[in-house]
Amino acid sequence: MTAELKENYGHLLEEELLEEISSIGIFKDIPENFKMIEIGDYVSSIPLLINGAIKILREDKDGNELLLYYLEKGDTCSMTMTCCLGQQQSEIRAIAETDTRIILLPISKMEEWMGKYKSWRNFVFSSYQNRLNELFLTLDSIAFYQLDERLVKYLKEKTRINKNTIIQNTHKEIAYDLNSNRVVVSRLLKRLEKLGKIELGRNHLKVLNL
DNA sequence: ACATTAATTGTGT
DNA sequence: ACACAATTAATGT
Repeated sequence: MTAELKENYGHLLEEELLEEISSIGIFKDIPENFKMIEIGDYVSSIPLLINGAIKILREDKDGNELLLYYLEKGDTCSMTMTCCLGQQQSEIRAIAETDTRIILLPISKMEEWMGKYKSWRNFVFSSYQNRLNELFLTLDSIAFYQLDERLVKYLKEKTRINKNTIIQNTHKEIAYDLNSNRVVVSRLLKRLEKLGKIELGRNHLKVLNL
């Protein structure tokens, strides 16, 4: 039994299940910015996050991206679970936000465990619950907030996820995540800088006090 | 070290 | 939204 498994899932899943996971699961290290799932892909295994973060994006018909939410350690991808069960194509794209370590589990086990382990059922359901809640937050953000507020939320979330106040992104990349365009983002960032909330640089920006 | 090129960022219309 | 200028980073010589 690996310590990293126990540390992240020990309080959620029972001992016996953890043993099974560690003997069956495949550990994988994913480099930053690696595209893990593309829209339309068929997914055949379920990832459990050990550490790092993954961003989940949706794309519209014109190819515009929109950031849905991040997965963090202790999370799993509920999209993957439905995809696997129904043999559906993925509706989302998943890209490693930071260097990330995961365990891959085969779908067959997923189903077996649903019957066998209560803690697994709970885990799956609460995972759905969590994703859904995150989605609602994002939905609210789009529906009820202006882009300037969304941008602030985005910057906050990003610094939290990366544990770093320096954001290594161009304005263009930020604009993609928010499904906006670069010029607007540049102007808003400039405004935040004048308010002393952030510091701008080329290819990066530093969050001071949001 | 310097020049060229490419990408990013700022701003006016 | 578009166009363009200014700035900076990357690359080659």
